Amino acid sequence: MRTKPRKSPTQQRSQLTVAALLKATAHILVKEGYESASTNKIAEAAGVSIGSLYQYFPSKEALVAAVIDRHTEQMMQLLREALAGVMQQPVEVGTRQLVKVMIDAHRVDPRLHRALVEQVPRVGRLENIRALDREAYALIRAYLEAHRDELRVADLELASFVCVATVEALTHAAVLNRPDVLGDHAAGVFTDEVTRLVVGYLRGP
Amino acid sequence: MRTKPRKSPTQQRSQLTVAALLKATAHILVKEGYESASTNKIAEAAGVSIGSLYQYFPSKEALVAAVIDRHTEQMMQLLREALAGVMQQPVEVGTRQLVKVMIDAHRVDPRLHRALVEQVPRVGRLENIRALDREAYALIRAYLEAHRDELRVADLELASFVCVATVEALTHAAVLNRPDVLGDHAAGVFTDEVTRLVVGYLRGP
Amino acid sequence: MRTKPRKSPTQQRSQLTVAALLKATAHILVKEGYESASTNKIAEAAGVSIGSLYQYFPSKEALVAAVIDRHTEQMMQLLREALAGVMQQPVEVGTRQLVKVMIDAHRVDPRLHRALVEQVPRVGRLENIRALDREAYALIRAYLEAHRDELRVADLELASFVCVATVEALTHAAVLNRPDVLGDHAAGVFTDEVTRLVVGYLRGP
Amino acid sequence: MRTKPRKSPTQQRSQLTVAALLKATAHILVKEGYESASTNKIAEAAGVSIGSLYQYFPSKEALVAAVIDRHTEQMMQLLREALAGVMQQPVEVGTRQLVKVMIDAHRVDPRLHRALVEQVPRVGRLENIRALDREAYALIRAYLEAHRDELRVADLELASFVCVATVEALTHAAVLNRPDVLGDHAAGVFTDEVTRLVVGYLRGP
DNA sequence: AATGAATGAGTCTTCATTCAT
DNA sequence: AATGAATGAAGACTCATTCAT
Repeated sequence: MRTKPRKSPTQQRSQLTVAALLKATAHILVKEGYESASTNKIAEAAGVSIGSLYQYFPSKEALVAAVIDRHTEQMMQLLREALAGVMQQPVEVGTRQLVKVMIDAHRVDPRLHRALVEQVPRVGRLENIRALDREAYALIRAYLEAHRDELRVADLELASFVCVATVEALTHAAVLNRPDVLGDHAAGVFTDEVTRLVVGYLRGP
Repeated sequence: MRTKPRKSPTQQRSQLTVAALLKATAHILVKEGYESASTNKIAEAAGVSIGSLYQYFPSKEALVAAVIDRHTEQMMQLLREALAGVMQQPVEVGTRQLVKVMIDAHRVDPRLHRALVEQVPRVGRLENIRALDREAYALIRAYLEAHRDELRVADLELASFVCVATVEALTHAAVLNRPDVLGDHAAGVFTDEVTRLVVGYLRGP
Repeated sequence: MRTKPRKSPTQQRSQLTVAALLKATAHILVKEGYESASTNKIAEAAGVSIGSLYQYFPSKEALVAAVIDRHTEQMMQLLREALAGVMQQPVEVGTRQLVKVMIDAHRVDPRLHRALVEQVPRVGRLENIRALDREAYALIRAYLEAHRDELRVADLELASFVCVATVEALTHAAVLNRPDVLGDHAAGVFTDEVTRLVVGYLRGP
Repeated sequence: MRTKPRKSPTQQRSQLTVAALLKATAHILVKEGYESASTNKIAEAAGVSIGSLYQYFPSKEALVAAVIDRHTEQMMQLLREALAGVMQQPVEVGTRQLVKVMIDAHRVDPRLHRALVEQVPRVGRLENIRALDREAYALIRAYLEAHRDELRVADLELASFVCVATVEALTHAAVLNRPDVLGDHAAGVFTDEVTRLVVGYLRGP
């Protein structure tokens, strides 16, 4: 099944249509979940005919994939920018910034993030969500490699995996299930904790 | 929508029927995914008429919920047993055992675990999967409380959250995406790493 | 795409359902044509739910294929019976009888025959209509072979082809477009003409 | 529904447009069949916008009808020319030439011919294909009338019908299903056979 | 004269669920 | 207790056609 958009909107009118569709899809995904997000409902919510929907997206999956792509792209954008500025920093400082950025990335659109992660079946073409993990892994690995001498880890690859999975899981869980630990006051504490966790691990006993 | 089993099988014949249904559901969930797991297909795979299925389960969700419950119950069983024996152990030892048990728990039926986590929509009655997290959290929190004097953490609740989320995420990711780190040789290394991560965090800098 | 019926009706109730579906399909094919014969319309005309339709036929094509099969089978039944009794007859007599039977076969359900021939796209699994030609060809060929010494044709295969195509086309055209040549009085004349045509050809100059 | 072209292209540019549309339609009819020949696809294949298509053809049927008309016109052209030259010839000679021309006519574009005959629903405005039969019938009838004294047939109208249907069916079947009987060597044999068939019939026993 | 974005009725098909047997 | 035929709402998707630009 095709997941690639069918044709790119060139005129302004069609760009509006596509934008409305993506917005409506995200909205329904958040409000009603993947299962009850039908193409007809999406088209209606977008104020667009069902025919127009299929003019730009060959399937429901393609539509959701586009939403996923846009969302992960936004998150990755933050990560990449942060990493660029962090590359030269020592591990303590760098890690802290990274953790902070990771939290920020999850705050771009937490409700959409949750909907995507929890409900979109990780099957077939729709598994692009995991692309985020993969790219994050590569970025972090490069960072650790560059700071190898500051670390006390035997297996760098394993360490990268541990770091990414850990930070991802904690920020994810915090944003979605424990918004309290991210309140104005608490956010600093939480960031500290996660940083301490990771740095302690990287620095060794 | 009803999620509770409709009636309990009392006769032996009907117990077999229910068992066959649960087995078939798990099997199809693993092999074909949630989306293409229809009640008719499940009934057929179980060698049971669709009518009988609805005699015991009032809806498709109830059926899947039963599978989830059974699976999480098995995992929790392991955790509870382990914790009973660990309660008295010092943090280093206890944590290590807990991590090990967590991995074992994820190995009970990794393919089913993945299917449930990745595909079953976390919506409505079906969110029972998270029950595991909650109970694990309670168990761990009790353990940490009992060993408070060995630790250097400010907020015990926060620490519990961090521990559970971390270990859960790492074992989960390892079992599902990195079976290599759990091979005979590597498993010990991985357990060590995770233990070091957590203990380092709990013990403080 | 599947053309084979999905499951055979065993109970009497379901046999009635299938029969009603086939009847309704044939009726709509005749009255409205293949293009506007939708499965919903057919189900409704059969007084059956759309779900039941798909319980027995996996696609619209399968339904039409079943109608075609039943129709051609009826026609072939006549042909086979006739040929059995004709095998021993000399060419004049045998040919006449065959022509007559061919006309009768086309009279089994002329309007359905027309609808099938003129509108059902000869594509994919639906080309079974031509099966009739093939089997008729085999039957005739055997007959000619058995009477080879009465004939003056060089190429028996070619002659079989010519005979089948000719008689088929003439009876077909007569039944469908010239019902007048088949009226009580005229039918004998027409049969004579066709017989004379074929016998003259087989007997040679 | 309208089948007549909407407006005639006067400028040269629009004549090219119409020509491209007809060509594309024929091509898609042959390659993909009537069912999957959509107007959008045709317009795209013709390098023309869908809007332009509807400027010249008020419906999909009108477009296909135009293709049919052009095709049958080409075939009829051959027939008319041949008949003009044949009118004076005796039956043996004339028939042979006619049969030959009939075969040639079916060879003008056999693949398009097959597509039109086998897939285009003979319904509503689209039944123009049969116009060919009608005109052929008139031509032949005139020819037979002119040579009545050479023949031994009771009913001239019936004889015309038999001749046209027979020759049409045989050439049609040969061109479409038995290209082997029309190979360089075999074509003469086939023409002989058909001629013998018809002449034997017309000349009587 | 041409474009192509937009339309929406209508198509095929699935599947959770009911109920007569 | 079990069966399986029947249901029909609802979903994904197509395509002939229109119309503003």
